[in-house]
Amino acid sequence: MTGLRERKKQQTRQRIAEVAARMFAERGFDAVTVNEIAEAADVAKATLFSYFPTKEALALDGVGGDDLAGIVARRPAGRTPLEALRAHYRAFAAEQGPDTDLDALLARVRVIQDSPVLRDAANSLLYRQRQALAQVLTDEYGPRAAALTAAQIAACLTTLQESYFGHLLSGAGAQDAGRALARDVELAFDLLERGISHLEGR
Amino acid sequence: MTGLRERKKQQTRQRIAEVAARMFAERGFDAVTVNEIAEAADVAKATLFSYFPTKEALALDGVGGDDLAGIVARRPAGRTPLEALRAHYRAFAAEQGPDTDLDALLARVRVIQDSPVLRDAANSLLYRQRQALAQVLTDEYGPRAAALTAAQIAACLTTLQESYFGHLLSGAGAQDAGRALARDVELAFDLLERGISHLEGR
DNA sequence: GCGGAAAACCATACCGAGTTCATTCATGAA
DNA sequence: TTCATGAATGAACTCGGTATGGTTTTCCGC
Repeated sequence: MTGLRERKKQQTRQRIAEVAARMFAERGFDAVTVNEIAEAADVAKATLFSYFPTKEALALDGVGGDDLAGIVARRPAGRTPLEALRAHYRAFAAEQGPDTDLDALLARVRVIQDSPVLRDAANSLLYRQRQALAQVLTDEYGPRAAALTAAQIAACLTTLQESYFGHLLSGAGAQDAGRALARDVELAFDLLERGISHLEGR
Repeated sequence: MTGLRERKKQQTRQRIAEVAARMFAERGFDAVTVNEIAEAADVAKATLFSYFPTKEALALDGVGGDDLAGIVARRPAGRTPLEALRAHYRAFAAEQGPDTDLDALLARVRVIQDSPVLRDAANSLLYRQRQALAQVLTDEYGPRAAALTAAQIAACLTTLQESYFGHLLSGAGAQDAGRALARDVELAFDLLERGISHLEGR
């Protein structure tokens, strides 16, 4: 089924994405024009846009984010949604050792954070996740509380991510950042579970 | 001090904003080009852009949002940040009667919600508020918890706003929407204060 | 009032992102 | 080998936004 045609398409797509990623990392998102990318990847501009709907999509290619709604929906019986999420992120924080291509990931994160357009776009992705999560939580808590808790959870996770990447970008080692993340995960879920009064000792 | 020059500037600016608002309300943000606006307002495109940095700014002119950080910073002594915010929004919900030009406001909200670009831009405004709030809360809770709680609070308030305008846009009367908002405000702040476990009855 | 500086404004050309479309060309199936 | 398909092209186009250089209007010191 995977003929030459398919493979070539894959290759072209990947070549464009790689060239773009490199150029963005070197010069920043805004300083690179799609014309240049197309030229460097040796395709026509129209071809580039047949693979990626926008310049943003090119920079965000493969940026997925976690499937919050899925984690909650597929949780083991007897667990609250929050317990399932806490377990997931606890595990994630624990497995942060000498990682895969951390450099490439960081370069990409830096590119995104440095460009308002991309920051907003990434935000927009999160928005859809939040809605999906709210949908799942509706069974549990009703629509009003579900919308509110989904928003709270999404906000906390974004904050965790920001803080984690912030550590890494400011030169902290992967282990240090991992440890800080582990602490923050617990704090975040304690807050979500018990509320802000938890902080005020009463 | 308010010479002719100033007045004319004001006039021009306002004329542009009004023309734009009308056109956006009639045809939607994306379906109106800045050239059309400039033409209709009888100014050159360059003039338009000397008053408003971007097309977005034109649509969001005057959209401020609340000053969360200020509310917390200026709270009466002996109150927790959350109590201050709850009081503020409780008051806001209560004062929703037969309002000013609700129609104009709603038209604008509709325009914003209908356009992804504007939605993201509005989101971006909130982002800065969240940071300011986190700054203020740092004194109280330390930086890590402050970032998390600020994110939670901002998320809840956004959700309240969405839900409120959602009611209004789907034809609910101002009083009904106000009552629903009042209920949701209490729910939101209960959640923030006592956490999600509050919902699970334990 | 008068003359010149400053500021508002204008027309126009330009740039980059993104779209459209007629055309070319490689592929894979008959 | 032929032929339909669809990937790729290139060029022209729209629209948001910027830059430039020139023209009018307002201001202010004389």
